[in-house]
Formats: sequence, C-alpha cells, structure tokens
Amino acid sequence: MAKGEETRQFIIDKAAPIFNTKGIAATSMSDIMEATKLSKGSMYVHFENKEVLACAAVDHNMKVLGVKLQAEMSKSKTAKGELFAYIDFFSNPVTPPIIGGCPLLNFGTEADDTNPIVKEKINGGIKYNQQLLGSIIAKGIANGEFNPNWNASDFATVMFAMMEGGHLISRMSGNNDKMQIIVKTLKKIIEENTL
Amino acid sequence: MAKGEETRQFIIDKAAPIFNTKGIAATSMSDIMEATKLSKGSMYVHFENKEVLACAAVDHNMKVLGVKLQAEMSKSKTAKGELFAYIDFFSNPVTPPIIGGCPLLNFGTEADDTNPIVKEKINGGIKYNQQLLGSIIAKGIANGEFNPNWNASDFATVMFAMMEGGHLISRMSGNNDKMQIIVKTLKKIIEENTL
DNA sequence: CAAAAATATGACCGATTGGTCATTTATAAA
DNA sequence: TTTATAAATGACCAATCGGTCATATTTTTG
Repeated sequence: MAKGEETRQFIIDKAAPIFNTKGIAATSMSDIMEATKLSKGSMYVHFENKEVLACAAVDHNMKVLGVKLQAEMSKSKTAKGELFAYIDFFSNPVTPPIIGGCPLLNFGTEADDTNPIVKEKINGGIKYNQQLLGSIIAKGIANGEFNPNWNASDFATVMFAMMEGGHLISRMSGNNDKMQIIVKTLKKIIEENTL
Repeated sequence: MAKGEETRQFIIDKAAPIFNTKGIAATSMSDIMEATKLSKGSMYVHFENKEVLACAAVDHNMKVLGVKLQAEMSKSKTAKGELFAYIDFFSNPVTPPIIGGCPLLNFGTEADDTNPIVKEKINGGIKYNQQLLGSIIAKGIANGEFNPNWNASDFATVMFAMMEGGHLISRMSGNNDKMQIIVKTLKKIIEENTL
C-alpha cells in the first residue's frame, strides 16, 4: 500500500469511532487531528472536506461491523445457528461490537432530514441486513430446517426492527435487560419455526 | 399567561420541530432567531443558554406527541382498540405525527454518548411508553379481553422496539412498506391473544 | 399617570468552525 | 543520486458559533 493510502486509512480508522459516538455534526476536524496527531493540512491532502471524511467513516463503521458479524456467523453450520449468532452478536448494546453502538441507528437518525448521501448509505445497510436474514431463512426452508410456510422476508424485517428498537431501549437505560427480552422472544419464534 | 411566559412558549413552539429535525448539535441559535423573528438578546432573556432551550424543546416534542397520541387512543373503548390506535398512530413514519419523526429515536441516538441529561429524558419517555402499553394489556387481561397467560410487560417491550425499528427502516427507505409489515405482525399477535 | 420592573434590541466579544496555501519534508521514479 | 512527485506542516482566513450587555422599549404595578 502506498504511503498516501496508508495515511488515509489510518485517518479513517481513528475518525470512524469518533463520528459514530459524537455524530457527524458534533465531530470537528480538530477532534480528528487530535486523535491522529496529524496536522490540519495533512487531513485535507487525503479528504477534500469534512463531508467526504464523514462518508468514509460511515462506510468504515458499517464495513467493520459487517466483517465482525460475518466472522461470528460463519462459525455456525445451520441456518438456525446463523440466526442465533446474529442475535447474540447484537445482544449486548451497552458494550456493543463497535464503539458508539449501531451505526445504522446513529447515522440514520442524524442524516434523516439533513444528509441524503449518508441517508442512502444507511438505507443500503439496512436493506443488506434484511436481505441477509431473509436469505438465511430461505436457505433454512430449502434445507428442511424451517417451516416452509414461514414468511422469510416478513420475519427478516420484524427481526431487524426488534433488534434496532431493543438496541435503543437498552442504550438509553444503560443495561441490557430489555434487549434480553427481545433476544428471548426472537429465539422462541425461530424455535417454533424449526422442524 | 404573563408576557414573558408567552414568549418563552412561543420560542419553544418554533424551536421544537427544528431541534427534532436537525438535531441539537446542528441547530444554532440563529436558526431559532430566524424562525421566531426575535433578537438574540431576547432569546437569552428566556433561556440562559442553548442547552436549556434544547432540553425544553425535547420535553415539548415528547409532550406534544403524547397529547396527540392520547387524543387518538381515547377514542377507543376496548384494550384491543387502544393498542390498535397506538399502532395506527405511528404507522406512517414518512409523514409522522410531529415534524422530524420520533423524538425518542432522534434525541436518544444523539444524546447517547454525549448528553446525559437529554439521555435520561428520553429514557423516561421510553419507559413511559412501555408502561403505557403494558398497563393497557394488563387492563385487557383483567377485562377478560385478552389471554391471561399473555406476558404484558414482555410484549410491551417487543411492541415498542418493533415500532421504533420500523420507524427507522421506513424513514430511511422513504416509504412505509416495511412499517406496514410491522403493523400487520403486531395486530396479528394481538388478535391471537384476544379471547 | 408615573415609577418600577420586565422584556426586546443589536452591536459586540472571544472562541471555534471548516478550509486554504506557501513552504518544508519525505517518498518514488529516473 | 539526482529529480520530480507526493505528503506533511502550521500560520492564516472568513464565517459562524454561543453568549454578553448597555440601551431602548414595553408592560406591569402602585
């Protein structure tokens, strides 16, 4: 990797958790300078402005989270195991897989009415998650693991929504109790549809 | 109402939707000045700083939403009717009851790691919603409307989480399709527990 | 109506914002 | 090793930020 690209990645690595924690608007270029110990001029060699850096940070957060998730899910052999791995991966919002919590929730709500580019990135991330879950269920049905009358697409939507909602509740209360109820409920539904 | 209190309320009325749309960090006092057509000095007669105004705006958004919700729910005579009214009230995230969408989601995610005061306000709002739903179900069970084995508290949590998650999904995609799936699923569960 | 108190104004403040650029330093190519 | 290219620096910029305050105006009180 060329020196330039190396520094660019280094900046993104340091910036991503800051943006995910403080939000885009509340994160300043000085915050990134402090975290990277780089000069202001150097930042602008690699990113033409704050918006571009923020977008790169959004992408990075989603990618890192996706890679960690896949690493966990790939340990499972069955469709049911994969769904459980997905649930377990996100079952602890107070100490989440990446600093700041779910980037879809964080950047999504901030970008909603103000940043169409980031909003579309988040929309893509949400769709990806729903499709991932839907295809696992479809695979499980094809496998003979799951009840063939189970609506894969609908449950994928419901499951994703419950996880995000549970994430919000638990982060606000500061403990994972409510998320555990979500986890328990989802696993029960999956069990009920397991043959 | 004294003149001072009148102006204070007027400022909050104008500021609340702006904060709910842009977020606290991204909303400037100039934004409020422009919306109210008041001078900067006048703002600081009624609010000692931006943080105090933002808190008042958060409270206001939650209160207005709560009043509108109660108005809809009070039309129902049965517990099932009240739950359906709650669901219908939030069933259209693209054109939500108040400008900017759900304040619990908006301010919650922003305040999460940065603003403990607002965070606690949102935590209170979330608890209130769960308790509201839980008590309606409990009432329905006492009534003989609902299956007495239904776990009121757990379903209240699940329902609230699904609504918030669905809200996020639909606002990001810009249409209510996924929220309709959430609505359909919740109503089906309620029907299944109706005697 | 007059005096006192509350409210509204806008110029002004220091600090910080995102962003630029001439210059220096380090890397890559010849 | 010399030369050309890329990257890093930090002083600097205009604009905006949240916030103050002397002054003017309006409202309330006696």
